[in-house]
Amino acid sequence: MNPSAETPVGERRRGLQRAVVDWYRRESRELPWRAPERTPWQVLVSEIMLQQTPVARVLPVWRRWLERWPEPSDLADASPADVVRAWGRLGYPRRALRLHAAAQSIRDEHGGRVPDDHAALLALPGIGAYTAAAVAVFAFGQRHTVVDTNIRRVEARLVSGRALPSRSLTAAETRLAEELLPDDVAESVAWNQAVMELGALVCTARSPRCDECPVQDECAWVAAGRPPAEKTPRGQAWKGTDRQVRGAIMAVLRAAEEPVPRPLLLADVVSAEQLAAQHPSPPDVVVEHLTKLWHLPAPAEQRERALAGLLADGLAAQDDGAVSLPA
DNA sequence: CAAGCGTGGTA
DNA sequence: TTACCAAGCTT
Repeated sequence: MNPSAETPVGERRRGLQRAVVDWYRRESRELPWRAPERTPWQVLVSEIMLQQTPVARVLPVWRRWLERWPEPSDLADASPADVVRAWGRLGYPRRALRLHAAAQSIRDEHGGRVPDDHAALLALPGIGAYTAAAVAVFAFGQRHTVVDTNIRRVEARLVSGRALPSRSLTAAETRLAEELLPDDVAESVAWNQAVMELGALVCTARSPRCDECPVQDECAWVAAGRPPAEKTPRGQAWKGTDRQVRGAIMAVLRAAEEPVPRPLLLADVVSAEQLAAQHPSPPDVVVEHLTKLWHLPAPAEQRERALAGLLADGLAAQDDGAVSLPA
């Protein structure tokens, strides 16, 4: 390769790569799933837990999870109820069920080892484009284009000069990420990790710390005077939604050692007292969560719908009029 | 492609 | 306090 043949674009690209990777070596967090002795299973578990969930909340659950189920086959042999309870309050508990199903697939179809093939990873339940690439890159050191929310935001600002990426992943974004990815395998791994960390620590969504950014002089968004986002992203609804009711029901089921009579789950604050008198009094922990559920301003129809959804998703099971976590 | 899916910290 | 946001996936 003749250096004089290097294009200006290629030179800039390599300058960005060096600056961001050097920054990563100085400033990155020491996270257990990045330790040299990490296993692919540990990486996979971390990636599932980190979907839409902050690092600080994942750390303690991740440690206990892998202490209890150190290999995929260990998790595969567990019951869904134990899995959902161990998931605790990480949120999106369907992720726990999918991780459980993925572990069973790994045990039954991959000899108990996390597959290192991108397509095989993608075929596992709960693993999409991002997670398949992340495991292939961070666990197996392969060269793939990783596109997560951090990388999208960094590249939107750095190259496109926009404050925030579009609502959904576009083909142009994927193409840009592919173009920026170093050709060398080891460098591509470092780049993926470094850009993601830059987005998490410096190039954050709300209050970016551009004064600490290693490529602020190269940033198109900074050069443009940091213009605000065109369309303010729509926040996720919560109050009054089925999700809120589902969450409250799941809290009851996680706390309950015994199946909970369906009428108790579906009761509201008005009818709860007389209904409770007809049933054996549950433990205080359960009552605490039941009380929160009863006090939700949710009509009976919505409570029914929320429970039906949980049953359909396999997050709850019903037997003889009583509801519990799936055995 | 947009909607739906949990939870808790932070501005 | 309300609203946004956090290493997405599935339908």
